[in-house]
Amino acid sequence: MTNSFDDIPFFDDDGSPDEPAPRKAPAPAAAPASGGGLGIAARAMAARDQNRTVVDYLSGLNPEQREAVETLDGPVLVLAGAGTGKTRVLTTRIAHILATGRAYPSQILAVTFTNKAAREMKERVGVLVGGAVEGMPWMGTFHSVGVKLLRRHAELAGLRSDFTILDTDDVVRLIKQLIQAEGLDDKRWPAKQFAGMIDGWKNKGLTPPDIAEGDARAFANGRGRELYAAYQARLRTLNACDFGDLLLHPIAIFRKNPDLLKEYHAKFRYILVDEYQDTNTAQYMWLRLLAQRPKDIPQNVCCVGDDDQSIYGWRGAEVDNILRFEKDFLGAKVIKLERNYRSTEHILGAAGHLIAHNEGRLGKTLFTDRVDPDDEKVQVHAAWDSEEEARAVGEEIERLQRGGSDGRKHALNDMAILVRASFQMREFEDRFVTLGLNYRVIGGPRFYERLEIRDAMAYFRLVCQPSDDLAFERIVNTPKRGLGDTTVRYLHDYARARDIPMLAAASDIIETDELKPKARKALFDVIQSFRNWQQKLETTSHMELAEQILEESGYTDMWKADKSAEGPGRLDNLKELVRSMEAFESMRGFLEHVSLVMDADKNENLDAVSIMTLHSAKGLEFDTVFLPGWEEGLFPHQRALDEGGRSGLEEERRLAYVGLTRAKHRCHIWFVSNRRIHGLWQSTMPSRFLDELPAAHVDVAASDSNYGGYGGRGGYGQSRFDKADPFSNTYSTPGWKRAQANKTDATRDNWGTRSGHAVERIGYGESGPRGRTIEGELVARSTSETPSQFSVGDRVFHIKFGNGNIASIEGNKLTIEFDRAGQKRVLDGFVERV
DNA sequence: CGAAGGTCAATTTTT
DNA sequence: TTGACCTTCG
Repeated sequence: MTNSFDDIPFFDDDGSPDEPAPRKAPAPAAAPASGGGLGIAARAMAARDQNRTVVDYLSGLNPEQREAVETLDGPVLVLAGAGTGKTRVLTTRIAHILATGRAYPSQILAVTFTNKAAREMKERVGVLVGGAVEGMPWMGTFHSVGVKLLRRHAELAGLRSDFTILDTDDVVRLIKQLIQAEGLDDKRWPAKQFAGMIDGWKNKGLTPPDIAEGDARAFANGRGRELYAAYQARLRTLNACDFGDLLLHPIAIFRKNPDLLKEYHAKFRYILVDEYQDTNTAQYMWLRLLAQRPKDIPQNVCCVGDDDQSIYGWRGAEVDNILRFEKDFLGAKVIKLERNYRSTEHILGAAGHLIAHNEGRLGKTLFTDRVDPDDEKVQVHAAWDSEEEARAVGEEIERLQRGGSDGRKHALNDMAILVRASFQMREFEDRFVTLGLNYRVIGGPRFYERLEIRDAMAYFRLVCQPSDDLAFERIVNTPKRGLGDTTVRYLHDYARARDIPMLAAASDIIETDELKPKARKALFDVIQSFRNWQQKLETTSHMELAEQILEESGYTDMWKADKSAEGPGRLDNLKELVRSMEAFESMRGFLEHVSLVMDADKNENLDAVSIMTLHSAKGLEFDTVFLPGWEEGLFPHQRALDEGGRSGLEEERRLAYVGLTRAKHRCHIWFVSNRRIHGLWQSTMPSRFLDELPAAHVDVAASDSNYGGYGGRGGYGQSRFDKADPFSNTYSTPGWKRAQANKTDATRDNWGTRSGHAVERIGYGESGPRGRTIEGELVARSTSETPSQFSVGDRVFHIKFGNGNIASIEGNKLTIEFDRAGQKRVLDGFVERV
């Protein structure tokens, strides 16, 4: 550990933006490149002190990385391919800035997208510079930095600095109210959809007057713009912000207050941006305001990213931002990191060849020095259907676990299954449950999004922030207090009419006889409780108070009385919530944290296979990666193709690239010939991406099953992965029999553990993966075709289910009573008369 | 208020 | 086919 960083001056940054004047000259000869007009003795001493450090943190960097770290003056774009040491460059660069005394910790603005990335950066900088990282208040996500700016200058945006941050759920409920208030049908105009539109506009940096006429008219009978404006007005009265505002308000503030912006120009001596290819327009505008400076202030901005890993276009990310960097920041130095430290030559070769099919790239080719004849090529496997796919993947995992071809036993933690869409996960989960194989799903319900956590948080919010009407409405009748819709609506209208918060309105109303005695009493009790808690805010510790609130409100009792299976888990979660407050000084501090940071921790002690989407795999790496579902329509996804056209396809291809480059040593790709889509079995074609892989680095694995192969549908889209074996009988194979046998006991267990077999869920969404599938072109096509050539009672053969009789016909969909498989619904194209 | 039944839609997800 | 969400009835 180095000591040299202990001397870095530390300035508390919570005051005004005024900083001690930055040091005019860089500190003595720290970086080999930068001299300085200092005395020889001073230089020598500094060099002596610094050398140790320099060696410590610069050694081990390759020349490009080192250049990216040491080029401190002027704009720098680091194009960092997958596994090229991007984070290392970023963190070392920060360390270097500090070590050379170019800036105080508080003068470095370092932004990331996710909290996870921010946390990781903090940790790693911490390792390099020790405690100095504590003085880096401007290291965080775009949003957390946005909050910080906005809390300081809230009044310039018409807010108080104690504004609340609403999450998606709150936003939707609020919009729903607005839609109803406008007298619109909230079914015809779903609040969720409008929330999505607003989000999209905000991603583009558009305020109500800015949105295109067409967009403005597309919702709410042409009143989209008014609705958006009404929403913003409502946020202001609520003293609240949504996520988009955390960027848009600062942008507006900077534009309106050039002097203030100038202070920040002077303040942030160095700006660093991670994952630049993921920035959306609003973030881009925000960044440009801060980073593009008048000539007299240096533009020390460093963006790190990889255009080949831009997979969030659908969410507003503009790859263009990274492609345009050199134009935005004239004189920018572009440094490419192409030396890969993660993967084998085969994996890199496969990934590189694939991604080369994209146009409009900045163009990087990853390479590695490691050449090991034992490294296996990327394996492509065919399976008959998704069940078979899951079975085979499970077998391969068990094989590796027992000891792979190299005889080494592999940990489940080193393996991951990366799917295109979350519905694919289910098949693997089912299979692993029957095998008793531990797995963890990344992307399950997030802690903070759970019902009970949101309820509890609403109580805390309302205590801290009595004008939080959304919180009020959420919990006023939770647990049930006999304050139903009628009462709440009345309170709402009363509050709106007088422009006061609902809690205050409630206080007024209980003084009157407007409510029925029962409701009045109930409301009175609620208000008394809140008054009580608010007083205790100053006197009681926040954890103690939190417990009291949950007890006295009857909220914990509500779950104790709940006899469903979920009750105990929810109580545990509530305990966990209170426990997690320990790390914070106050309830307010805690609320701030939760509104922005929402991760669940994964249990590192558990050895388990990870199952996640390709999107959530970005930034991770695994020894062995399984990539199932490489079929046309699923991957590339039909919808991406329909909606995104050429660029949609390219984004899908980047997703494939991300998937491949997650693998360190082994990568297994799968495709199936039949997949169940909306309950119907459909024949599928191998993904075009398979054809884009280079033969030199890929093995088409002799399928471990006899019946892997593509039952093609005519001459269209022939691929070298097509196999002329579409009609092999599957019923006699052991795999089929086992799959059938397993069907009965492979029940699904969303939450967890069954018979000594651990399952973990980490991530988003209240209810796990939804059963989504592709709206296949094939379905659409055959639907509009001529009526079925079959009639009820016909004896038919189906490739998967065997013989059966047609029970009923709906267009091209047949319901067939199969002899062995029972009743199934299938498309008529897949059966033939016998 | 809670259970039951009908309807609609069905990539990817962070803050 | 599954599931989420909403309306309706007891």
